[in-house]
Amino acid sequence: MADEKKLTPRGDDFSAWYNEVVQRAELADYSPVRGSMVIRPWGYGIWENMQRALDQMFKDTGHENAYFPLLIPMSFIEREKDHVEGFAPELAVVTQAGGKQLEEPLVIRPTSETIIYHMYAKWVQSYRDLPILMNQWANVMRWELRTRLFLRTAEFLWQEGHTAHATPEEAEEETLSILGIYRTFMDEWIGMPPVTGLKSESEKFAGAVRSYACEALMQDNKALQAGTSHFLGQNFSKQFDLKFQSVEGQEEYAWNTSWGVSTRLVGGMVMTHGDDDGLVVPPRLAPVQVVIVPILRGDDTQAAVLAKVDEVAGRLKELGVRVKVDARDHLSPGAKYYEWERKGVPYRMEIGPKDLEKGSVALARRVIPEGAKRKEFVEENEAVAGMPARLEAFQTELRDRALARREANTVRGVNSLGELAEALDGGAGFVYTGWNGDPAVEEQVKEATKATSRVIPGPEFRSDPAPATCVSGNGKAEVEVVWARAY
RNA sequence: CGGGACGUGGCGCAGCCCGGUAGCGCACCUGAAUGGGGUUCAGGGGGUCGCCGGUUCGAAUCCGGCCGUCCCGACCA
Repeated sequence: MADEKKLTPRGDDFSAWYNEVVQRAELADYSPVRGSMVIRPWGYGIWENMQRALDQMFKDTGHENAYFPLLIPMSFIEREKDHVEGFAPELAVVTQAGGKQLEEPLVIRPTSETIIYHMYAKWVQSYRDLPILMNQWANVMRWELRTRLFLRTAEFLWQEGHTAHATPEEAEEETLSILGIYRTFMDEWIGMPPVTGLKSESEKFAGAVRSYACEALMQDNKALQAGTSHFLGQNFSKQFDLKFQSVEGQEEYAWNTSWGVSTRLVGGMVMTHGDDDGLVVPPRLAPVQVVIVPILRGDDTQAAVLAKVDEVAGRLKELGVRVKVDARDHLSPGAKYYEWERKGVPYRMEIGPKDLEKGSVALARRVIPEGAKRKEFVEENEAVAGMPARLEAFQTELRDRALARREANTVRGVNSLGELAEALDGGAGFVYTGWNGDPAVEEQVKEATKATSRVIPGPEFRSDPAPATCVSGNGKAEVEVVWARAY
């Protein structure tokens, strides 16, 4: 890496900091195609760990994986009115194949509701065929005008769940259950505790009846929509003829949900935990949780040190710890320390000749606790046996730190547009106010502050007492709403 | 898609105003010594200067067009 020893300090220019961290941690790189990125092994490893955890959570709640095709007939997209209006501007379209003009253009999926509900319609006849609880891991493409690595790229990886139910109550329950899974996942795995709730009409998914979302607060106090779960009602089932015969023998349209999280979560992780030294990867997501750096002298201690390092690595692996030994000979130990710190590896262990004599190892955590030394020397067996607990403790600490930051940057009890603007200009993240429900107020707020409504908070997040008046000063509050400047 | 800036070995930049055939730092390769926070010395490889066209004896440099990147808006997981 060039001559820069320090990253652009966060705060001066968070965007520049973000780009630098993502590239210097070797998470991703730009591809030759405008707006799309190459996810490098380190970034993909993090995504894989996210996938694995989420996939298990979906399976534990009765979902199954399936795969639907990349190309969708244009006419499918056009069938649901709001859906086509929402996605038309960002569709990539295939008009030619096999050297011929296609009779009907095919779109590269921006999301798969249409093709999936088309297929569900063929599979469902009776209420006995319901519910269908499916998920797919796939890539989708939205021709975004302004892109950023992980946060908004033309092509991105995600999971999209699509379910069909016999009753609206059951579909609604599914929607909320998934929202809960997302929240738990973001909290416990990414250490990125979100605020969850309902999206306003203007912010909801194109084609949904109701959208729920997880909104996380980044270190620059901008909100990131990190996951969404939609109650689609019968909007799609009616357009795709997804019908079933009820217990009573009636023909009825099914009730659908769809929900997704994407590689954007990797970007969220970066912006939640990264610091001036680079990336910080929470232990549960880290492809490498402990890197061992042997201290190699040009003398006869080398073989013994390397043997010890391998032995310790083997014992850590037996405990389920993901370990990497960095025995590269052409780099000094210091150079390796900086490299692994940049990539966010949670723990580093150094083993050298002195440790062999003393039966100890040196341990350094990626984020050094307040007032602690940069390295601690720990008895070897304790260091090995205690590693899983150390990793869990670090995981929890990162999460607690993020939660504390979110709360410290949340402002409640705001009663006017002036106060809202003041709070946001003063560096606030989430601002809670009352709202009369009128979309015109969202316009007003955006005009005045650049902030948008993020969610109408769920019960866990509401203020007590609830706000009485709308932030516009115009009428009483129908609901409470969370405002923020957003990605 | 509108406004602004920029495009020169892998990365960061100088050279451009005033045209003469490309340079610096880091990274990379070889060797030796070094090795507990970015090691040192010596030697070495790598660039049709974003692309296309124009002006000129001659273009990284001047002119036109296109493409791309970044920042600010509008749009979005």
